[in-house]
Amino acid sequence: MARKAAGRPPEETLSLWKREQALLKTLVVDRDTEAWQRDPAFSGLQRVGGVDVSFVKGDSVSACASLVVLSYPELEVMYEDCRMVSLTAPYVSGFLAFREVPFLVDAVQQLREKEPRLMPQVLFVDGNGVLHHRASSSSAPAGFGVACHLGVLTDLPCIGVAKKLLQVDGLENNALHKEKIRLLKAGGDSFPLMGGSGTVLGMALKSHDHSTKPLYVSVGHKMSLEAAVRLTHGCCKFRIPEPVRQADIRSRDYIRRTLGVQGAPALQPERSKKAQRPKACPQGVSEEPAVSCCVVNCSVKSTWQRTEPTCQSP
DNA sequence: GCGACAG
DNA sequence: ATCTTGTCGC
Repeated sequence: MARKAAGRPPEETLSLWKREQALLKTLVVDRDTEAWQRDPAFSGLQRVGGVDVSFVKGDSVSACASLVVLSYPELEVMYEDCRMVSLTAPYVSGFLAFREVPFLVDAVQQLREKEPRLMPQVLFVDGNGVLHHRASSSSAPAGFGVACHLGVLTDLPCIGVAKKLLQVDGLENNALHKEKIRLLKAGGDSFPLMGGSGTVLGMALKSHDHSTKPLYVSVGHKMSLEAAVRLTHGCCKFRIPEPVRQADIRSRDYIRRTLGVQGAPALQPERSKKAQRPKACPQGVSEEPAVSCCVVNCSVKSTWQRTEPTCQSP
């Protein structure tokens, strides 16, 4: 059952991935493109989405990809899609998108076909946007993280939200940085993250009054940094923006339910869960083995996926 | 050998 | 990412 971790990809693959990032980076739009983004109260914004991928514990291949859509400003779940997937690419810092994004694009595509009226107007992504490694061969001022990648491939406005600072382009989680964090007073307070080139790559945001660790917000696609930070704050009931938090909770829950049948003994006392309310959504179950393989939506198919047919479990 | 390291 | 229950506090 538990499949072993994939090793580090060969340099050739990393080269292709870098080229792909450089190519798609030219398509990123880092300003507001929708009317609601410029409205002080985000009038016109009704649906915010969140995506996440959770893993089966002793297994680096089996995971659950989830997409949720919440109403705004109520932040109540109106759509949930969880699906077990088999990840083929390993996690390599700087190339997170190549591991997770194909399945997230897939989820968005499913929604587009089956419930287009529920399509979110913006997507919160677990990870960075332009706050990312800069391709050394490119003169572009910013990088291309998973939030940009998903934004370009889906053409949806995206916001990158990372829980830790990615130390790139001169950014360091050093004493000075920690002091700036300490000076953030109330929820909504933030300070810019300036890269070595003088470009603001993102913002450290205190997401609510009693949060110690900030969020690292950066532009993914089709939105300004200012609007991204403001909306992120507006979607935080807790430290993590509700769309991403719900996607995380539900994908982990889905894994527990899926594995609970044969994995855990019959002993399963009721735990005091409070955040489990609405659940009237398609979960893509009933008929399929709930496992999709080798879905690639990139213009460049990775060498990794072609040379490592991991689509079959013994 | 040491430090870095989104998820 | 994942390993983990109860407990202290508002």
